[in-house]
Amino acid sequence: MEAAPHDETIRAGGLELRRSDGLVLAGGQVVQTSVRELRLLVALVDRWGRIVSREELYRLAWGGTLRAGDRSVDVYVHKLRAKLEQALPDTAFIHTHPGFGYRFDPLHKL
Amino acid sequence: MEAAPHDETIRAGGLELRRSDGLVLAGGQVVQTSVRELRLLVALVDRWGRIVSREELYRLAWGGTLRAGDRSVDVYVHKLRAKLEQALPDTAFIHTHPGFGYRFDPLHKL
DNA sequence: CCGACTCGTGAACGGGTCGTGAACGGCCGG
DNA sequence: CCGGCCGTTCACGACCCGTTCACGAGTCGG
Repeated sequence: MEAAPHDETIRAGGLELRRSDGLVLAGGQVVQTSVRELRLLVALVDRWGRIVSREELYRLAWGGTLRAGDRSVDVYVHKLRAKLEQALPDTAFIHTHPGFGYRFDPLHKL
Repeated sequence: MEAAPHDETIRAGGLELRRSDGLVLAGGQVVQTSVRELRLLVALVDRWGRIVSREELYRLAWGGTLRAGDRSVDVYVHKLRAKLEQALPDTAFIHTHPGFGYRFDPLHKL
């Protein structure tokens, strides 16, 4: 259940991510994502199952270094969670590891 | 629910598109389209379900490269939407993906 | 119990993108 | 010459996006 980092299309846990056309599908339906949201999602998915620090996520999805007190990553993780879990309410995609960062791994709730 | 890219006649979502004679039918009635409108529609339909950037749409339907500030694609998407959704008011054909482009996919509203 | 820290979450704001109607000129048939 | 269609461009308003702030819940150590 591991995805190769640079597959054109990633498919797992009811999620489908097409790199070339920037399209995200969850449970068969299209998930509208903004540019930032998609870049963050790609950064997380490419490190599937691993904990990724905010600093690294910011560097990958924004470019540049994360300034102290910047909550952008948190806000966008929240946006992604809202959209993904609206399409697939029974699946938790992004998990928080306090003090370390976030980890992408679709898990069935309950 | 997917259309092969180069079928002579494409039929889905109440839409019928005959390539050879450039005839467009929606909900049984003929949709009058200009040359540009048809080329844009074909470009979108050929990439059914995928997000297509303005640059690519311009290249396919106009030829040449899209100049900065050129809104032609937007205007013609608007014209197509108007004509298609006049014939089939309950179906949304062309969807906007802000920052990415447009996507053709007939979906029933609500 | 208290205080510091982390994280979730909603809201406001400014800038940019997109939708939309209209004007303009070119082309062609009548 | 005239009228209609077509393609382009402009202007204005609405909406979306990215950023930042504010507040509260939860956690942990002392």
